[in-house]
Amino acid sequence: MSKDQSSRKGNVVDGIVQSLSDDIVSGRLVPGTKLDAQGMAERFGVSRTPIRETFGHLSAMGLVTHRPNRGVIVSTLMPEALSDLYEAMAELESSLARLATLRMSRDQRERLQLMHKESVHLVRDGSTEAYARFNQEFHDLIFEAAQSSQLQELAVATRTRLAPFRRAQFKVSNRISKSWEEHEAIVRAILAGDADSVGRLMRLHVQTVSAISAEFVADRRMTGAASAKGES
Amino acid sequence: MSKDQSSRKGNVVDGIVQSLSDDIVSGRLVPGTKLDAQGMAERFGVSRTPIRETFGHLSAMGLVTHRPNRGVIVSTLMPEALSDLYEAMAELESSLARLATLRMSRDQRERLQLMHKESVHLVRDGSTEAYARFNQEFHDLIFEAAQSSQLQELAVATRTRLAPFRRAQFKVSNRISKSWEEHEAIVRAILAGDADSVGRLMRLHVQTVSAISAEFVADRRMTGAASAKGES
DNA sequence: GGCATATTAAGTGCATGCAGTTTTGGAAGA
DNA sequence: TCTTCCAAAACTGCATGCACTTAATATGCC
Repeated sequence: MSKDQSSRKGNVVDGIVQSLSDDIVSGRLVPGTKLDAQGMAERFGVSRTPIRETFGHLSAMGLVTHRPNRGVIVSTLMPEALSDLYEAMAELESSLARLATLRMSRDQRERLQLMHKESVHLVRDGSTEAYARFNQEFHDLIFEAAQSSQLQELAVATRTRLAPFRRAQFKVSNRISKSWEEHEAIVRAILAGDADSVGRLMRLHVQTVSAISAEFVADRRMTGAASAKGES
Repeated sequence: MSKDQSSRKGNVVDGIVQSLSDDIVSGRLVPGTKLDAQGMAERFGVSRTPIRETFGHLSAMGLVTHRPNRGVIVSTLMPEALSDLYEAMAELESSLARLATLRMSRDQRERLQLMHKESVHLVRDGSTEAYARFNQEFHDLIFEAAQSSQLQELAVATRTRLAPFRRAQFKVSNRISKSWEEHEAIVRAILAGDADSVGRLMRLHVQTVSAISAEFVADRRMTGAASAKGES
């Protein structure tokens, strides 16, 4: 799992936080997995103290759950908690999109338009990975344009927490072209300067993703109890 | 400053986090103050290790700022960062209020109405402390009614970060009665079930508070550099 | 043979020690 | 008197040790 990085006196903890959160977000560490301090200390070649600190950070991010005297596990989410998180995401993205409509620079407007236009190719190709990457860039551009760093931070943090549970959304048949159509509507409303519509459309867009993700997760049982193994 | 609590094997760290965040939120610890691990360890009768963990939590909450190899200080906010936080707060409260309008139970509706009606007395009395307490209850009721625990968590966290900088808002002349009028409009729209209007009104309400707070902070210079002392 | 209890092993949480960095205080020079 | 530089003190960040809690395994009892 990922490389450990020595030779950098600057920040031992931050590097480990980065490494472990990558493992969780990317799915290399499955929800429910137990993380033991001892083992991590050996893996990263440090003592248990900075590992404990790392766990604190991951816990603050919501990526791991701490059980007193019983260590930490990669967070698992009950279905309601998951839809709750998605609801927050929908509202945050909606707010950011509305603000972006009002504050977007000419340059950003053009980049958005271009980016969206070119994404047609990705839809044709059908590579879920490529489209997922584009999708994040698309949303990130809107985040930037909103010029609201705190809201953006909250949105990025929430997206990070959701990452382990939505990786597979584009594998659902037709999802990519549906997603593209939703983007199309959003881009049009942005160019028209209709901020309120943009907010509404973006909320719907995220809600759609939420519904799909919930379905998927319900199937795979990635949420409840400690089902870290039996994938069936 | 506040009492240290011994005799509770359960959670040493959580107690200290509570105690220190209270000190910061309530203003007993002024933004810019340096917190040294050694001193805190002695004050709470523990070693530096749990204090370090405490600092991690406070830092995650945004209440303190960590400077590598140089300890932590109670967070200070540049004016733009402050208005940025308020903008996030406005959007979060707006979303929660809109959802609350759609999901509020009959009982909650009645409680809100009653609570608001009785707050007239507080406006007459003019006690800023009493009104501030009521104000928080008013907003909390709306948070609860929204039934969106993640959004609520984000809103409460953001409010906590803002607390040190907005304590004095109701001391501005006329602010209490203005606040009451804004509440009045919000309550009416909620009872009318006009969710979109509620969202708009709540956003304006928070934006108003933001403007006042910004003014106040600009006067007192509670934000920039380390001006923890000279109150003038 | 199945269930409850005791014993052992593992792991967490806090204390303490040590090395490296920052800060402070003062002395030397201009 | 003010500036610059240096040395000592203070403090942070990580390693390590120890007590206590929890989990796992074995043993006795029904």
